[in-house]
Amino acid sequence: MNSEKKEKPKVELILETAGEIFAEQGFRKATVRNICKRSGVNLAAINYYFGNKEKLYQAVLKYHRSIALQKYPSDFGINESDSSRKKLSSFIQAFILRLLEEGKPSLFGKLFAREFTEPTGAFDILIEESIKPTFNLLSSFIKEILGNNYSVKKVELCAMSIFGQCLYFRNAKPIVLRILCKDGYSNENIKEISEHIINFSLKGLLNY
Amino acid sequence: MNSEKKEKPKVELILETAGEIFAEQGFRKATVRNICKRSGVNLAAINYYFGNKEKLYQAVLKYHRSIALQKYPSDFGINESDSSRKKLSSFIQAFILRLLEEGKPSLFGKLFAREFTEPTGAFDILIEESIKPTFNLLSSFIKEILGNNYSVKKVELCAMSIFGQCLYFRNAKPIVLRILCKDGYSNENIKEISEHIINFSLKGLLNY
DNA sequence: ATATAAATTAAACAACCGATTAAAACATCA
DNA sequence: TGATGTTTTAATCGGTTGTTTAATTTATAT
Repeated sequence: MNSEKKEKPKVELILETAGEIFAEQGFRKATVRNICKRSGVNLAAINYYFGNKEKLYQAVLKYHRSIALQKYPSDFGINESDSSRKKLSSFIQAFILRLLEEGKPSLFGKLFAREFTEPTGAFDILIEESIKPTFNLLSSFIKEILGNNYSVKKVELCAMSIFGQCLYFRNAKPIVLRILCKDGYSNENIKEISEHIINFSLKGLLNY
Repeated sequence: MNSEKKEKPKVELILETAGEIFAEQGFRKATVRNICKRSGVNLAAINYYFGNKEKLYQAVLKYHRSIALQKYPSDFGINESDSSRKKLSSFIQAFILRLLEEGKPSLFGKLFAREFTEPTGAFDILIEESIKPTFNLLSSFIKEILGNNYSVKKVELCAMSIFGQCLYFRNAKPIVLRILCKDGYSNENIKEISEHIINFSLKGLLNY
């Protein structure tokens, strides 16, 4: 008889542990020895299952991306029949939640963010498959709100203004928390932040 | 007779080369061998002059911070007699220029940005000495614009909205450039970006 | 010029890394 | 059970890293 929990496949175990460590420390600082140790597998397991460290990293990215997509659908769960302003609000709210909420699905976002300062070969794929679609989705809402008063460049810049605001609260998290005198983002904090960005941005999109 | 240029002190030479390499590759990826090679000094020079790699990094941070402060004064060259809206515009314009302009003074900003994903012991000092003062400066302008309609929290959030927009164009530079189909930020691009952020944010600060 | 200190050099050290190997343990199925 | 393929293990291999050393060269001051 075995008193342990139902044992997970080692491949999956490594993918999850490696995801945590890569997110914490980045590709370079993370060592296969550390990953294997925390996973409770032998040092040679990574090379046996994945070939080498680089291929493990790519597998980790793909694995955690699929997990994130399960919780966070790529259409952001937005109701197509809503008004343009409502759609933008829903987008920002969902996007902020993705960025600031803790838990396993947020691991992909952290791995993602690391690609900016420490880009690997996976960077281009991430841009094409994750960023551009999201950017185009947001742009479509902005275009509707601006009406016939839009230019391509204006839409692009406004989309970046919104992305920039949202991403700041994750990328500059240590600073934000220190200024707000908090230890972490509470659900109420997240709500306040998304409401602020929605309010600020809807006014920013005004033409007068 | 010596046909070489006037020789720089080796300490200074190392500080400049190391600054470039740390900014390019980060603390961990940068090797003392590479730094010494590019500086044209012996491998042991870093430990001789600075003690070890970590102390060199801290010296690099201090050195390039002082260079940046020479070109970019901490009051952002803002005229105290200007209107609140004008002061905010000047601030954003100068801040964007700091972030996007190429050249030696921008090295400090790059080193700075790396501290977020790869924080060292210098992180806390940077927050207190560089970030907080700038944050308070921006907050003072925002407070003036919001008038008696402000709360501390609202000012904080608005300041973050503005910082977020500005920083996005540097932190997400690879993405922005790909979307704009550019190779780098031209002076005109920088002007367009700062004008957009000013316009977007002034409207965002409206109360109605 | 000579003694003393500072600077520079080449070589090596110890620790760590990713990757490999060959053997042992395990599972599967005839 | 016995044969076959898969998984796991401990040990080790090159290679790179930051750091140190001891000897040599250069500069400084008496």
